[in-house]
Amino acid sequence: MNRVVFDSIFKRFDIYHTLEKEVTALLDHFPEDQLIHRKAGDCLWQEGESANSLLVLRSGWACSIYYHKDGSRQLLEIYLPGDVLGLCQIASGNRRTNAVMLTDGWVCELPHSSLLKLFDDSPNTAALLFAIINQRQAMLAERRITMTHRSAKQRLAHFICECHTRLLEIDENYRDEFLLPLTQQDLADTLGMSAVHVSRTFSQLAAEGLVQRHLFQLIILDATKLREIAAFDERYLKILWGGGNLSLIEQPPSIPISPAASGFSEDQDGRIAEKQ
Amino acid sequence: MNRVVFDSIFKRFDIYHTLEKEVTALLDHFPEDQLIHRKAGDCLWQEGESANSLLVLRSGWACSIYYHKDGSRQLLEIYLPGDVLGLCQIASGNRRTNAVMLTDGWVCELPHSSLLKLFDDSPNTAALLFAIINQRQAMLAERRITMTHRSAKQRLAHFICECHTRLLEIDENYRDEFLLPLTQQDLADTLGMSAVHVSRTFSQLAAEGLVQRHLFQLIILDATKLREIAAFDERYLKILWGGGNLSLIEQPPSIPISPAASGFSEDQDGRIAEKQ
DNA sequence: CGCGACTTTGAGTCTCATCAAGTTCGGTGG
DNA sequence: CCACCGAACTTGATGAGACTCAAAGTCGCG
Repeated sequence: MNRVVFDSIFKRFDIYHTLEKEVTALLDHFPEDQLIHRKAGDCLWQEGESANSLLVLRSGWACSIYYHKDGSRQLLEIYLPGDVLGLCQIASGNRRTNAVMLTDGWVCELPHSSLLKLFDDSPNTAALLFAIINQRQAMLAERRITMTHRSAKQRLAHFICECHTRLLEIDENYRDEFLLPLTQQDLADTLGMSAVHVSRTFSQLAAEGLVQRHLFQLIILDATKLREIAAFDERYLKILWGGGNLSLIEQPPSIPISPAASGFSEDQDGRIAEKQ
Repeated sequence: MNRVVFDSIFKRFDIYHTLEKEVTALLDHFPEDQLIHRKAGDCLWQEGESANSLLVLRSGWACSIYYHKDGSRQLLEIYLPGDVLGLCQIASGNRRTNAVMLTDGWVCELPHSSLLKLFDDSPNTAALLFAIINQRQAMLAERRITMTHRSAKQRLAHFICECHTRLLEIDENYRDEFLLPLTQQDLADTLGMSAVHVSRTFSQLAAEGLVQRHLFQLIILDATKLREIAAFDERYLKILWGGGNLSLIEQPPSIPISPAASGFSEDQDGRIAEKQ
């Protein structure tokens, strides 16, 4: 049952309950889908390939990478469990980047053709996808702002705050310690700095008692101060919905549904299998 | 008749012919819309405002701006005639940036509620909007790549190439000379460098016989070489369509209209950024 | 136990920001 | 018509942040 797919997509929305009925009603139209296991380093898609499905990352980390002609590379996006990958290629049908697993994990596919059914039957779903894309774009914009306007220390701090916040959104059990499955070279390629300087910057943050990193394990010692120096404002991470007039659906009677009522079972298992 | 609105949106698509019939059929559903004159410096929207319409820029330049707490600012996007502004706030209903006219110009509004009609009657239109957003995001990603990986000279060169290419797309009469209505401070805020360094960089480009700038008038002297040093690959500017299976419309009988009608051609060593 | 991947540390260098002073140019008011 | 003003731009000097190169240290794993 691909119930599970939708759960992982919609879980993170306040509006979950709003669309639930519609989504539920549509579920039976979809083909059975299966979870696929991927190992760290596995390729999810390659630049130039044609894109005919979305991927939902059920567990593990992944990223999209752009390779420069000179051999250097840039990590464009980091994907965490629950993220929907490939939204932007819905229309173009073409991958512009490579996507790679950073850890072991599970993904499942959602063919565009299935999506189409959703679109057709429920314009709201299209709107929902706009919302997700919107948030993605906000992240991209935020990173751009961060990268051009701020020092290396701020950039790294900001990135850590972002990961931390996103993880908490998925599972509030990630308190102030989590696995950050990126090498310093990966971080460098994400943040547009040299690996050497990432190392130095980590030392600096550690010296100030803000974070600590050992073997991909990251400990945040002083979240408040970290956010402060990063000028981190988590609002850009929120998926926004509703101010607009786009909703066909009558605004929900705002029934307070408990998190669990969504049928999502606190999925622990998948938690990042490391390697690397 | 807001025929004019759709023309300005769809003009730039190879797929124009594909959707034309549908769009035309729908036009009558829309309320009469009017062009609004805006002066340089006029505000189109402000951060925090609620968003309930799209704007189509009929003529003139505009930009979106993000203001930092410290008073500095960043120009996030530059809008040229024919661009659709505010797509990403369709779902969120909230403006995250400010938008300002850079020159005098005309805009017209398209309320989200009208859009909804389109969505409803024609899922293809939603897909089309995805395509536009996709391209926007590609631009954002490309700028990010450019800004973190390249020197000031390359960044400026790249930006000039981008503007030039976009202008040509609108009107091929822009040959190698056009008005670039941005002060050096604006350029600095766009490219993440200091105004002083923009000046120096222009001098450098001029010294190498690549471009010339005087009173906002920009002359490209050696487009080939400029693109070369900028590592500019215009493909990321193309609005892509079709590879996917999202199209409800029967694929057009493959009338050989333009190279890209099929969606994509041989995307090799691609540059291009992406967006998830 | 040793190899390889990752990280740390040091030294030298370069790009670009900042500060500051001077220049050009269009517009405005006398 | 001229003088002045301010915005935009140019040019020079100085310094900080970050890159590169290079070498040594750590750790997991076979």
